[in-house]
Amino acid sequence: MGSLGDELSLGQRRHTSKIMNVAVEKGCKLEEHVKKLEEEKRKIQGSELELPLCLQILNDAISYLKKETETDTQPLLKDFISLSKPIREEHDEEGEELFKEKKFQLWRENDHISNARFSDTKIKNTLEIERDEEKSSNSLYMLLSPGMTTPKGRRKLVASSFVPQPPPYLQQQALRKQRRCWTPELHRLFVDALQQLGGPGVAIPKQIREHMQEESLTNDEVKSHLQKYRLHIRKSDSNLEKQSVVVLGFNLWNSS
DNA sequence: TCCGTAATAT
DNA sequence: AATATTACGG
Repeated sequence: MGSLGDELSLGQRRHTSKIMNVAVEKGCKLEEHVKKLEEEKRKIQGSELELPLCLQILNDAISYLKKETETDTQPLLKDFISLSKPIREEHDEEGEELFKEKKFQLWRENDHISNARFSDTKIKNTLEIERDEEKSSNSLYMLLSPGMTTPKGRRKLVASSFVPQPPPYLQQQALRKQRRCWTPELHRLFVDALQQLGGPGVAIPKQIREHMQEESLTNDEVKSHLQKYRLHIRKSDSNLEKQSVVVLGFNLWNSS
């Protein structure tokens, strides 16, 4: 596959992700987004040949955000987002449009209300479906500009109307799960569960979660916490070992 | 599907 | 640097 992705250098990717971070930094107003992006654009201005994709992404993002700024988006959005429409499970053409609308709405919400949790399970499902879709194709396709086909060649990524649509990589950012905060209390429950279940080496995420009785907690979160916890244990173990080796060496030397 | 681990992101 | 999330393979 001689796709664009294959030719994208590591450096370029780094720069791209930096741009994306700048673009979606939380709590910023649209105007500030634009400013930041334009500043970023200035930085790479001299290296257009090496960073053509970056430039393209920047231009896309800037023009999108500018559109957002200059349009009074309220009435447009009201038409664009229809909460009353049912969400379909099938991935037919119309269904996909609905998913896009949902996601767009989330993206906006996230922009305005930072750290808002997605409580609506329908929305959650929608996100998961979307995520699965993305997972199944080359993740780079999200960086491609409108009009380019996906690796699967399934559909073209063209905004269906003049209504501003967030660039795909901004959508992706909004999708990221909110960070789980492990409060001391939560951690205590976790440790208790571990002990009941036979220690950190034996206990299994699902059982731990069930034992903790914390609905809201997911298997993945427990799994992740467990991984970290096991690492801590290994580290302190190896430290103890080192210490005892030192002591042993000292005793040996002392006795001779 | 679930788990463990590695790679990434914050 | 620590800690959380995501990707990936078994």
